[in-house]
Amino acid sequence: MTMSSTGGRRKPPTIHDVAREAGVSRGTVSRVLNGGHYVSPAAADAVDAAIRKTGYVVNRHARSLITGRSDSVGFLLTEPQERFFEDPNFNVLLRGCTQALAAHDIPLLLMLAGTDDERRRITRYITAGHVDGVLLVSSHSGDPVAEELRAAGVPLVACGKPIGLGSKVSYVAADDRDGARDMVRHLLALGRRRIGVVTGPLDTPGGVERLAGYREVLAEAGVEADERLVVSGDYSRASGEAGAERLLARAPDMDAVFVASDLMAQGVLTALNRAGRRVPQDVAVGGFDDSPAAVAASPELTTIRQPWDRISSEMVRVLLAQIGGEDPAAVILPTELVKRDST
Amino acid sequence: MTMSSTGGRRKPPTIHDVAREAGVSRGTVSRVLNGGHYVSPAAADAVDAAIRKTGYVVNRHARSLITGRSDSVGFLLTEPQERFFEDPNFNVLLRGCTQALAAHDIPLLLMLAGTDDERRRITRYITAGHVDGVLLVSSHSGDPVAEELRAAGVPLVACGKPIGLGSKVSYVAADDRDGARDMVRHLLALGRRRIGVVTGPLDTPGGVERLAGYREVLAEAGVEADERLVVSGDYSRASGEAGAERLLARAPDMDAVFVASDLMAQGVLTALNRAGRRVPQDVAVGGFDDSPAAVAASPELTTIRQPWDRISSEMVRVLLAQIGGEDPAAVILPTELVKRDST
DNA sequence: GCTGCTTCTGTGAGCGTTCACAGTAGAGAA
DNA sequence: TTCTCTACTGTGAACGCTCACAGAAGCAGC
Repeated sequence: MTMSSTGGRRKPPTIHDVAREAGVSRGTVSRVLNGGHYVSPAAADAVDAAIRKTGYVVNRHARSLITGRSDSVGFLLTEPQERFFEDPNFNVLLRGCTQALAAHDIPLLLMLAGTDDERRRITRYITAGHVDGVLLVSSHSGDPVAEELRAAGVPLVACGKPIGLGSKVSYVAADDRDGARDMVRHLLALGRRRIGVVTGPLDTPGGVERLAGYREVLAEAGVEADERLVVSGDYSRASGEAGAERLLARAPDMDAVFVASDLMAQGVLTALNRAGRRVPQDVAVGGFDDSPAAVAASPELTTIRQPWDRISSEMVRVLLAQIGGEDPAAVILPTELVKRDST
Repeated sequence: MTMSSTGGRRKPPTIHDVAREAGVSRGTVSRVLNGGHYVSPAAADAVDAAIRKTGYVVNRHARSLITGRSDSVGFLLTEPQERFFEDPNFNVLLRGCTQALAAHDIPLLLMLAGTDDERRRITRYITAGHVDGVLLVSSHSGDPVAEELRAAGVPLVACGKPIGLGSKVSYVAADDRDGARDMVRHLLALGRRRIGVVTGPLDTPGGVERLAGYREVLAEAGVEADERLVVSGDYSRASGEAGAERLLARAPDMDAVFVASDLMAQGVLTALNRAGRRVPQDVAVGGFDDSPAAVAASPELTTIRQPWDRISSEMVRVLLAQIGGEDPAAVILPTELVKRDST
């Protein structure tokens, strides 16, 4: 009875068993397993059959021991935990990376390092060689982990350009400035002229670039810049709410807001609603990300789509290339305006 | 210049280097590493010092090769991907499990198996022994993975009682029935008598139990049962919205709804709002989960808190015990009524 | 003295794989 | 024939660790 918890697990077949079954040597089986070069068709067939018959699966520990590679990559999140819970973007990215890696049969180790203590532990773990490379997800730039890993020579790809590390670290990012430009142009096209902005944190590339795009387009259109229309947030819903309140107090005639994230835009909607402003009639609201938060909001948000599926697949591609010995690379992907009900 | 991408990774120290440095044998170093029994204080100190000096970290592949254990566990999600994106509960659970495992220095491998194809691959991967055990997260019962893993003898802990597998599989769950009872009692205490319910899928234990709790309390209170007040959903936001519309059509005098998940409750709010019903004045709405969706909703949801932090830590505890050879176990945890603005 | 026991230490073997190398067979060219 | 080249195959030696075992040293009791 109680055996059911432990029973059923007998010794798995080894490469030896397969070799014996196929009537060839270990070496030949190994060659079949690793691409099949320099193997006669007859031998290859025999090995394939033997593998099927024995149910053989390669022991990754033994393989890793000799190759020095772990055939797994880490997905490292250095955000404090509440951001991970709150922001649906992480979910999408995680899912995308998992799938892209699955195509290469590479498992993903999720690593969360919210506190300094955890960060130390994880860094040690990674530099000990337990993963072949790291997908780094963190929006802030002061992050010491990226620099430590880079210095240790660990292949690394960041999501979003890490400020201050120059070209030594690979990254994949959406074209933040261009996306912001599209949104502000869209708001102008609707006839809005008093366009506010709730920026992201200005120590993040996304925060800086999206604000720059906003300013550029207004200047190009000859619309008077008004610093009362600029407030900054930290990508959280609460900061969006607070930002909108400040904007309304400072510029009651505001007829549109460009918000640097969908989550903040949700907060903006809450604040506008409370102030009795109708969206989009009185104030048009444009978000950024096209995260699940965009359709969860009411009204559904007009936003800038970040191509998360491509971002994740590119991150994986660049990381694997780097593990394979290539140099770091930067990839910038285009964004797209998605019109919904808030503008 | 381009060396910077590959350089910096020299051969890590082995147990041999430590032994030489400490002036002892491999065996002694290994003993220190694994608990330090039968080692003289002097030798232990020398080894500790040598480990610090050389920066030695044990090579897990080599260790796993001989012990046959991987010292890692899998977090397996067999939901279709949209549910993973949408439902914040998964996030919370994932985070909790990661942290609980981190305390044991055990990394977590995230495995997503939304399609049949992925399911096959992952099952093969797991049964090949690449993880020591699996934390299984999936709400539906028809799930073949649980049964396959159980049959293969893989230590397994499910989140929520798996229907149809009896006592052979460990699980950790919140007390769904009791939580539902609390919520319905709360609605009754507010003077509501025409209380509707949007259930979860009735092939999930949560769906069944929460509905049962609802029925029990109404019966106990002598409130007339009315099947027009009962509709079922699938835990998605959209199904909550559709459910509320059906309820309003069939029982326009409804003055409260108990919704079996916060996410569905968000949909219910949307539908009520569109129908011009004020919440909570006209219709009180009670959710379930106390997920981030509860505070994201407006008005913020009164709900039943599932103790996610305890659920995840218990799942990890039970799994590790089972890996250590103990028998499967079931853990039921209490819930708690959280009052907010929707009732 | 010898025997037995406990505590500690070193050594050889082996986990399952890949890699480098040596070697075989057959074809084609001189 | 002999030599060279290509296509393929087998074998021993690692990889870094743990485990089982054999021994050494110290101490007690006879």
